[in-house]
Amino acid sequence: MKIVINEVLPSNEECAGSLKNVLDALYVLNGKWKLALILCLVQSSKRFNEIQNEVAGISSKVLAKELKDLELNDFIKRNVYPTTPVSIIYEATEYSRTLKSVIGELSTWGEQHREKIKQSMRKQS
Amino acid sequence: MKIVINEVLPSNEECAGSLKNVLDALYVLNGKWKLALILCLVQSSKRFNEIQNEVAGISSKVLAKELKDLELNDFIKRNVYPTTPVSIIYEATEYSRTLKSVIGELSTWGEQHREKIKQSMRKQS
DNA sequence: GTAAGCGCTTTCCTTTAGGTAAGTAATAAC
DNA sequence: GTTATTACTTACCTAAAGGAAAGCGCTTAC
Repeated sequence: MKIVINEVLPSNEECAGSLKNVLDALYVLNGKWKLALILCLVQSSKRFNEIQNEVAGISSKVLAKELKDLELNDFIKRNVYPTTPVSIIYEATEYSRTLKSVIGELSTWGEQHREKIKQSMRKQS
Repeated sequence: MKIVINEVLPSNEECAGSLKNVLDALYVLNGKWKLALILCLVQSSKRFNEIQNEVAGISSKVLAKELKDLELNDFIKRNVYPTTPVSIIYEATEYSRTLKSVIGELSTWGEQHREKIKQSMRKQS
């Protein structure tokens, strides 16, 4: 027996289109930290150590690498101020602000998801 | 010289809150494939091989692993139909549909981002 | 002189993700 | 009996992510 579900594949291009978009977006935003770092800097410009304190759990090595990556992709800017000693302040670019809706939706969803997990833990106990 | 930026740390809880939300969301949605697979199945229920054909580049091993993971987290349901031979059809759950806005925003952004990359490639050549 | 802070870098290591290729049990078609 | 299909699993491997801890060049504070 053979079940044919999509003989003519309705709206397949549209489907493949958004699939590709999502894959492309995830390609630059991959990893555990990128979106969190962008959010952190969109809220206010910060120094290296301030970022590390705020984003709990990230190591200096990984932070340095991710900041370089984000700068290369035009999400943040590294400003060096000629104070003594120099102060280095990272700020979010205009382009990173185009991610605001993405981050907003992700934050809303993350909160709801945490609630859901808590409830399912209660049921099990 | 010392630069004091946030003496009293304004709205820091709110900031840390959404940061945590984003981190929590990324924790379940990590990896290259999860959101793409959810999108694929939200559009219509499919069989294993159909998914593998649609999501270009995923291997059967990784697909099997990701599907198990998504089922455990209640994003998809594995339906076994007693045809001969059995047909196994994966469908998106109601819960996975709560990700619709996230995926929508990500798709929109991904498309814009691809355009931006194209343009910056043109400038360089 | 000693200690501490800043913004990292370096080294070493473990974990995870992910890919390739082959295999398998069950069934059906030829 | 041979081949094909479905839905995987298994074994093996590489590359990348990520963590811990130490160090470093510079400067200021004590």
